[in-house]
Order: sequence, then C-alpha cells, then structure tokens
Amino acid sequence: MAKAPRCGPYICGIDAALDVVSGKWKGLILWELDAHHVRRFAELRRGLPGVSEKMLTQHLREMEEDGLVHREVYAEVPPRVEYSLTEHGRTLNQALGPLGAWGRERIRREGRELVDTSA
Amino acid sequence: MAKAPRCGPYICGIDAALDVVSGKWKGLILWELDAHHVRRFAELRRGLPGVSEKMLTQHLREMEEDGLVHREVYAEVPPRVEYSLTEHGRTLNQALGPLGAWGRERIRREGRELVDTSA
DNA sequence: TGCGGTACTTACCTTTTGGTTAGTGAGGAG
DNA sequence: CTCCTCACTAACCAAAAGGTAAGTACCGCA
Repeated sequence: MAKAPRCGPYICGIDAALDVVSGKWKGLILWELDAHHVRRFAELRRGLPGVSEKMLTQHLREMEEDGLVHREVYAEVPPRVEYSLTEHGRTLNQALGPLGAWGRERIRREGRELVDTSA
Repeated sequence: MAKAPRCGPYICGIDAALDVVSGKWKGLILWELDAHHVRRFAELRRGLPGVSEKMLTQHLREMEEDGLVHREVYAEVPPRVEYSLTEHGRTLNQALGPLGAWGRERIRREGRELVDTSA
C-alpha cells in the first residue's frame, strides 16, 4: 500500500513537502515527537486520541522511509521500540512553524466569526 | 460534497492549516494565483497540467469557502470569471514559504542520493 | 489460569477523493 | 450550419485512504 517510490515529478516544493505530511495523523506525530523528543509506540498511540494501531504503524513506516523519523528497536523481553525525529524531521517541523501559526490564527478567526473573505 | 462545516475540533494549528491545503491541486492553485495575481478559470486549467474541470471547480469553491480565494464574475457575453487570492490566501502563501523551501531541498536531496536518515 | 501490556500484521469493509464523460447556453469563427 | 470557447454542473466509477476486528508471541501480575 502507500505509494511505492514516494513518487511523482513534483511541480514545486510545496508539492514535495505536502506529499510527506499528508496523512490524517502525520502532523500530530511530528508535533508529539517534537515535543517529547523520544516516544514509544504505545505512548504515541495514547497521545493521538482516536488513532488506530494500523494507521499509526503505517504512518510511522512511511515517515521512516521518508527519512523523517528514526526507529530504534530494543530486543528486550517485552518489546520496546522508540521513535524520534531525524535531522530532516526537525527541519521539517521548523518549516511547519509558520504554517502552524497561520492555522492557529485561522482557528481563532473561525472561533470568533465566520464572515470576512474580502481582501 | 467535500466537508460540510470545514470541520473538526483541530488539535493544533498544523491540523487547521493542512485541512485547508490538502487536496491534489490546492498547493498549485495557490502558487499560480500568487504568481499571476489574477487568473481566469481556463488560464488556471491550462496552468495546472492534468487537472480536470471538476476538480478545479471543486477546489476553487472550497478555497473560496475557506476565504482563501476571491471569485469575481463578470456578467458578460462569453462568461468571464476571475480568481485571485484574498488577504488570508496571501498570508497562507507566506506561511507556506519555508515549507516550499524544505520541499525543494528534499527534491534536491532525493535527486542526488536516497541515503541518509540518521540524525 | 486468565488477563493485560508490548508492538505489531492481516483481512475485510467503508468513506473519501479524484477522474471521466456528457450536457448547458450563448456568441464568434469558419 | 456546425464547431469551438467559456465556465460550469451532474452522473457515474475507480482508486486510495482510513477504520475495525482479529490474531501473533511472549512476559508479568494476581
């Protein structure tokens, strides 16, 4: 499933970046990992209200393939797997900063009134 | 169709912003509109290689609802409709700037080698 | 003995998204 | 007279994304 070669001749940078963050939970995963630095699978699951195990695994795997997260498996008695951001993941998060601020503005705007539109 | 109330209690700003730009062509529409300031329907269509009329209309309508684009209809003999960015659309584009830069970096990286990943 | 926690995978199903084709109505080109 | 353009809308389909439920193997706790 997912997309095979992380595909597509991208038309612009936005394209390439959105490809990597599109997915219902990816933004939140990035957020969680940025806030806690290191998280185990079950911790992430508890941190994302409503995520299914399947989607969490799938997103995590895709983000690993994309070089955004690092997956460290400890061969221990109860299995332990720790996820953290790679350098690319951290720079992506920084690039996402202004977008997050814009989004918060939007929430604030919509929370107050729905009108406006005209420039 | 689409999503009724532009919904969802968002968990963070990224969420709210991604909701607005997710859609196969929305990034490109923003890009086109930012570059040309004003574009007609057919011009946009020609500018986005492969877009279907249905999707273009649909995306444009959603972006209008979201207060990102302005739609000006001229009651003329051959119908004329002009699209442009609103103030919110322009600020969104600015917020998208760093993300676009990150994406271009990613394209460059992948174009050269696929390795790396470790922090 | 049986339950819960660990980190998953698999199969199946529903929802969402995007694409295709055709049709609208009026004017202008040939 | 017929086709093309403009800016759409509607009906229908295919593909992708996401959700649900179950199973795996091993451990500790009671």
